[in-house]
Amino acid sequence: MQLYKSQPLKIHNSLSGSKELFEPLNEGHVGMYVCGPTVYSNVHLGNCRTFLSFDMIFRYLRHLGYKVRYVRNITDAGHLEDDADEGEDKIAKKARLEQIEPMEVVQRYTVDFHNILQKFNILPPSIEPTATGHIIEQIEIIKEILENGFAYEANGSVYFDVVKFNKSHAYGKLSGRKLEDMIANTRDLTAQDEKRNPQDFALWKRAEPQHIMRWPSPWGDGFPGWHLECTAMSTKYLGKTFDIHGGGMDLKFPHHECEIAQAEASYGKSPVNYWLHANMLTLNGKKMAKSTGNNILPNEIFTGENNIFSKPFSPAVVRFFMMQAHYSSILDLSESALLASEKGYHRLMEAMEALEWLNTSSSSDFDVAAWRQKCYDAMNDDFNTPILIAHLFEAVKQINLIKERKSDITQEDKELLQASMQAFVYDLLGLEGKTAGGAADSNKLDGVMELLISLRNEARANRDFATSDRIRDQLAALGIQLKDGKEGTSFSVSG
RNA sequence: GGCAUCGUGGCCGAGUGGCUAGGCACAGCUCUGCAAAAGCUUGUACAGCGGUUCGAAUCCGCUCGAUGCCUCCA
Repeated sequence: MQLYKSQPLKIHNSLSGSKELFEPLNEGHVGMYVCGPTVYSNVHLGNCRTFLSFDMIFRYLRHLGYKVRYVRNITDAGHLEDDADEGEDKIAKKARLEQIEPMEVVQRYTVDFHNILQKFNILPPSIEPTATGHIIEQIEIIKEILENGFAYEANGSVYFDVVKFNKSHAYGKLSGRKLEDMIANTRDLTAQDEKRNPQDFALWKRAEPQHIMRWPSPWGDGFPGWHLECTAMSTKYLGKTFDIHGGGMDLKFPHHECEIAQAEASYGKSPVNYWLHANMLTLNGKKMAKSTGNNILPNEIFTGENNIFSKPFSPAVVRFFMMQAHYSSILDLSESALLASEKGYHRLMEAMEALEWLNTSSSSDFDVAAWRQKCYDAMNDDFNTPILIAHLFEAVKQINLIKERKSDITQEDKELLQASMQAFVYDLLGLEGKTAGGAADSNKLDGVMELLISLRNEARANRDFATSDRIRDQLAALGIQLKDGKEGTSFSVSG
């Protein structure tokens, strides 16, 4: 039996504002679309949090036994610097500044994006479509919206008529906005542009003669509006209505609102059953922004080459740190918070290793089955990874007690505990074990360490503490820590 | 200015009407040649004010503060 049949999952739907039982359109299958990055610069850490959150969600859905089609796009055209008429495409701008082809910009930062995500152990999506690869699909949607009367052409550009749409549909239902309020609060009154209303957004933009990124269309050469690609690609690969749409909180308005409007205006159906929004990451209590210097790139954390933290942190530690907060809460990144997570992460990983060597008894002091269900309950409650991790540490405590022979576990329970811990820690949270080095090297290290540990223990038996402490201290200086326990001495390598 | 979210013990961070979150730090103890590691024990916190209630961190109102969006942003 599939796990999802016995583990009812509730998720917070941004559209309704409440937790709902998750029921996919087609039993056993889930279609999920997540807005990917615009590849005009290095992916920054806040982006990573969103993709990390949805990676965890993807992993859990798969774990529950769903066949998941996970689509995450790459925006490589159409994303404008601002909404004004002279707004420049972000990628075209970067290309102009660096005097390279736009596709060189796209390639460079797509590679960077994949690179970083791989370091975080983020699984690749099922399909990763690009905006430029779906120009035809986007043009087709514009035609439909025009035919349905919810868009108008002006000087070779096509705009979505928000005001007209709002007369028969609810524009703003996702973000809780009212069009009247938005019109009343329009700041920029100077807009003497092609748009009938400031709230209208571009479906197709005319390309100026100097614009390099251009495609032919029924309205002349141009390029698609940013919001349109997601509608085109989600429809193509997941259908007109699909299960889950995710993205960062900042995309809720206007981007996701526009997606709903486009879908409803072209084929008359609300496109998404469950909207999920991952919350922002702040740095030292403030929004991350390049302009203020309150910003850090993932690689700068991994290498330690930055002015914000005193030491490097591994991708796994950063991932663990993020999993300790709920995806829908704002999370603040700081040195002390990372240090705390790093210690906790190591404790968890050492328990994972200790678990393999645990002695078993004829009885158990730990109700593994009940514990396991509590872990599932946490995940089933809108992917509550902080609670899951709290439960994992309960298991850590038990493992250490059993290791110390202060508690017992049966072989059967041990196997269940091992399987569960591996599923939660590695498969769901996506944390990696410590087998980073090559197997051959690690075998050699084990041999050397065995020798040093036995030499030290001989010295200790002879009360030659000068020698034994020399071994211990010099190993410590190399980053290898010795741990004396009831079962003898073990070691761990910090990295 | 508008909309939204939030304000939890030294720090991070769950919890949403009555019962222990968890991690890190700190302290005591056990273990140890001494340490480290590991274990055990200890912390009654919920921005402020008022209200509803037998009972509120949890519901309502106000005040203060923070963050996000409203213009490109995950």
